Amino acid sequence: MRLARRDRLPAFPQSLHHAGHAGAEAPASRSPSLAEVFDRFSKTQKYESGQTILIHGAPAERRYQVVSGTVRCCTFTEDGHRQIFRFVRTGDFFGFADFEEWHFTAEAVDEVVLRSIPYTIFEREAAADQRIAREVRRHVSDALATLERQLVMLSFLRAEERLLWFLTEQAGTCEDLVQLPMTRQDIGDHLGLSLETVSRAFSTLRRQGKIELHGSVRYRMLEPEGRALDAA
Amino acid sequence: MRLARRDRLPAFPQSLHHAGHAGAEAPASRSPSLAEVFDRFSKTQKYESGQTILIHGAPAERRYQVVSGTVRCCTFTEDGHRQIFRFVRTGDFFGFADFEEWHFTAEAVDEVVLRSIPYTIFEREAAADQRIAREVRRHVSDALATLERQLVMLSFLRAEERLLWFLTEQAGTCEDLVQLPMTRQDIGDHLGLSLETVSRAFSTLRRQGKIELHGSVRYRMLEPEGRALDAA
DNA sequence: CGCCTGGTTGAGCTGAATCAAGGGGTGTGG
DNA sequence: CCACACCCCTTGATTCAGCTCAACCAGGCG
Repeated sequence: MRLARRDRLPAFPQSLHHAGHAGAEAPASRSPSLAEVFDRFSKTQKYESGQTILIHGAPAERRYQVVSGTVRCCTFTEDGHRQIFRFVRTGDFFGFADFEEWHFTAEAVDEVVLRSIPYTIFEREAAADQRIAREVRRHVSDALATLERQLVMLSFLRAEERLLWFLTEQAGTCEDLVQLPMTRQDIGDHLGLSLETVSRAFSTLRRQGKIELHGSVRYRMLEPEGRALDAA
Repeated sequence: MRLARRDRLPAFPQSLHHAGHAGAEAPASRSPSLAEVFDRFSKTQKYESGQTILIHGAPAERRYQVVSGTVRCCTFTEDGHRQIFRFVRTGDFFGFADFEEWHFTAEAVDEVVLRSIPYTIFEREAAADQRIAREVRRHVSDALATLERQLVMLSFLRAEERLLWFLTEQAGTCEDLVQLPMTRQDIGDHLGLSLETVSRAFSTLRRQGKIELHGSVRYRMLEPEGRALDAA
């Protein structure tokens, strides 16, 4: 069975691709109240590439928003493997689902600026304004749905399909040139593939005309249906 | 590479295996307030084996607790594949994380009795009693953590390890004879394996003396360290 | 009794991991 | 300014775990 090869990619109600993604791209319009709370109470902090932001098991005392850069949320297995659950990008929030301890580790992929607030303030604001509580709940619910999509992806997609799924999610709907801040190893640890397989999948997709590669970090999605992107 | 590369802390807090599992085995002691709300307001309903309880995309209007039997929570891909996220067992709750629509389908594995309450009542009770709100949040947080563990399992474990992980989780800590209500296909769809591989893994584990099989539905975990189970 | 569903087992195939070698860009030291 | 080193990426060869296909078996039921 495995997969009947459709170009379409499987699953989920409205395709596998980005369904919610919380207050991602446009926090100002998507989650006004949440962003407002950050505007008023947050403290800003900067991290160098590779630096640890928060660590699995430590008390979960703050909530975060990415101002710029990319964060990876991951865990490490006993034998040194790493699973990256999510890349958090500019505008995205993280750390809202955790209860008493962090159940993941967050690290800076490139140079990252974050703003954060103590969860106690959040509790207070959420109790005062029902909209904020709803916003948070929706955010957590989206995180769950995203994780479920990733799980389905790991179960049913093969290497090139996984990469295509990832690249599509990174690019969103637009067909602009996208820059990847993370390494092949990072992508592999996200998609459940070895770095070599990721590299091979990049080459295959390029050869198949599904993506356009500029060096190893910049790419553009190409429409599968001859329907071009620029030339009339 | 791949492994090694990390001098820092290993792995999951207490290994991969069961960490939270929400208000599972002992709802009375584990989540008194949550169970209380069910005691007071719930409606009980019965489902035959294979019957659909709730369907992906429908409005999420109720919250559920399993009184008896086993429920599978899953999604279906376009090409007919099924991913089972979770088997919900007696005493467990489900349906708390979803926002406006169900983002999964729930079906009865065997004969199932459920009790459920409208989410509006829950909202009201949670607003009135902070303990209930906390209970729900912890529950959702646990669901997220469980999903993350499953994801890691899918990424790194091989067939027999996956099955062992599953059987251990089903059995809990005790070494009693456990009965499996679900088919090999169900287990495969949960672990990301074909039913044949699941069957083979059962045989292998039995041959390795890690489990004891009675027919195809009953089993007992055996301690790996000669430390026997019954005989003094 | 035969059918049907679910489980087991075997044979062969294949996709991705692993092992291994080589390439390009950037930073550093001679 | 060039040389070397290091990191990341690419590509090739080989191996192997699990999927697929297929046959067979056991129990339940009409």
